[in-house]
Amino acid sequence: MRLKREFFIQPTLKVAKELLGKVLVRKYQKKLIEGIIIETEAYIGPKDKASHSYKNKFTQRNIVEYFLGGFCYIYLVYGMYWQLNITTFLANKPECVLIRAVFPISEKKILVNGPGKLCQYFKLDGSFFGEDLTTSKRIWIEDKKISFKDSEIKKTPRIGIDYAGKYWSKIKWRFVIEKF
DNA sequence: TGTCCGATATCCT
DNA sequence: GGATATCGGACAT
Repeated sequence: MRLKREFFIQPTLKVAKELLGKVLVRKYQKKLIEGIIIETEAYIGPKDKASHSYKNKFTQRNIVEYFLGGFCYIYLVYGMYWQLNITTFLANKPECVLIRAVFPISEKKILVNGPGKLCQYFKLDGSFFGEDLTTSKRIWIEDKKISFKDSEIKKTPRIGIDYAGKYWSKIKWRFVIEKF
């Protein structure tokens, strides 16, 4: 059920698309918080100007991007919001997928439609930096065989990266399922 | 040590 | 559509 390393070490665009419909699971105070992933974005350094690893930039913050696929890259933006990313592909390929939204399984009334809200909903913070999704006891991703058609995946430009210039801010590396 | 600014959310018009 | 709160990290000094 839990996704294994093989899933995450595939090319990043493939992982970003295939994460849609998978279930993010968080164990918090002996309870499970679960949500169907419905929105992702791919960040493919070093060529991608919108990526933190553009031109192989390597800092304390983004070091985990250089890991193998399947680890959490989590960081704070705007001084108040955490963002959950999953590393992908091979070691020394600084690529990742930003998890932007889920459809909550447990509490369907709540809208989890943004990376900041998502981290609040799943109780995620900096302590998850570098967490291994294939072995962690408090966060992982499951394949519950939720199916949808390829044509139901909408592709759009990524959000909030106008600084990356005309080409990279417009490339359609954001993937959304709208059926949920 | 200081300055700049963001992979957002929310409220406003 | 636009403004802005808010603060740690990146990088220059």
